Amino acid sequence: MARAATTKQLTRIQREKMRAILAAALDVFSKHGYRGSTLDQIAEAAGLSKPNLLYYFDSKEAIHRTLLHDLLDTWLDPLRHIDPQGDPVKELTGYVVRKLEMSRDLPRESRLFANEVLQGAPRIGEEIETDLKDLVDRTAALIRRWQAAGKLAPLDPYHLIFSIWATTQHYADFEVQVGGILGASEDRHFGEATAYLTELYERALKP
Amino acid sequence: MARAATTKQLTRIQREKMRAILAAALDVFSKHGYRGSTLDQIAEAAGLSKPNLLYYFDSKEAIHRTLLHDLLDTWLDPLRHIDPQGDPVKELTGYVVRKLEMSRDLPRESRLFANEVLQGAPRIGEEIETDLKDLVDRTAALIRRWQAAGKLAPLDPYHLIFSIWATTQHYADFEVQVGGILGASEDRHFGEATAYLTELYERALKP
DNA sequence: TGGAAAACTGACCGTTTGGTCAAAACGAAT
DNA sequence: ATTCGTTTTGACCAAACGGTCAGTTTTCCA
Repeated sequence: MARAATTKQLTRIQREKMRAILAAALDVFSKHGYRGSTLDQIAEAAGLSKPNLLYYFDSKEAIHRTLLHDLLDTWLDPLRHIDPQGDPVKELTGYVVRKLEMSRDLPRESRLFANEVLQGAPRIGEEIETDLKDLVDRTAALIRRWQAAGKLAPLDPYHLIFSIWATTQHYADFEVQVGGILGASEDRHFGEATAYLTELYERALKP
Repeated sequence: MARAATTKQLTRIQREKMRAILAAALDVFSKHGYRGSTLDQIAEAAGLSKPNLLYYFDSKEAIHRTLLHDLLDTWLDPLRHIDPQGDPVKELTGYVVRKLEMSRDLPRESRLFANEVLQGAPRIGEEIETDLKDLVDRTAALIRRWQAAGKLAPLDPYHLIFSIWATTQHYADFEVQVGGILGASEDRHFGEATAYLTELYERALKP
């Protein structure tokens, strides 16, 4: 049995197939949402039969859970790269740019999270209220210190972080709307968005 | 037959039941997404039997389509209320506040749209590329005029509009995440958000 | 108050879906 | 070549789903 691979060593085939399944599942889940995706779709995208897929994962939900869990780290990484020693405005606009790059390079991941949170985060709510909250609390404290030192405009740190998330992830999550209005090529959007958001936050954050 | 109520006059019962169905459907669809919602759920929430529900709407998709279509007007209304004669910064921050109020008062509507756009807007994509695009184009032109008159910082008008959408709708669409991090009562969030976003855009928009 | 239109219902149907299972095919080491 | 654990599969299942239909009940108004 390959399923309950909690502590066991994985075989080569298991590693390969599980990676293929998760890659396929990311594609399908991000496109259709959890409920809108079927095991048959995922199995076909992964090049496996449905029973074979269920040999590697116990259930549809297990695949989804694994995806979300594995992705959370990657997703929060840019937040950890803010340097307390750096220039506050530069650090924060740098964070904006990095988040924007993630929307460009990992739009499926963004939409997977967006879908989950929209539905009330039934499968990852707990990790949001622990891991994510801790990291945000620490970053907010850092921003407050910067503000106390007069190096940053006195804007609410939490809502500042929210607005950075919102503005950057918007380009992945609402891509069809952005594309429908701007019309032009996707690459162009991200270039413009980087210039706009950098300018926006520079103007607002300068003390 | 009540179904193809294109031009016909509706009876009292038809008006009442259709309204009840759409209200129930908004509740269910916004909570579980299109694919995650079932006719049984909607029927029960509306206090009707499933066949009775299908007496008023041809199909599940017809209900969803009607909801989205009816809502689009309400949703775009704040954009139409920007006054070309008013003070540019005041008009735009006023728009922000009104959009934020909509996130507070109509979160289900916000999530319904977010869900639809996330899935690629399969059922309302066309209206986005016509009605919505026209309105945004006109508003962008107005912003450009304001900027040419030196009354507004020279930020890309389209991305400015996107960022206002993103930051305001975030509080409805990602409510569980915001709540999970801020913890406190929902009312408080909106008060803080209004103060933060007003300040953010005032700082950024002043010429 | 009678009758026609409108509103409503239970029983039913074909399809899709997540998941199971016994058995077969495969692979690597002896 | 045999063995034993791993991997794969076709056939199958029960539940859930969107939707239909024939027939009953309710509503409205002449």
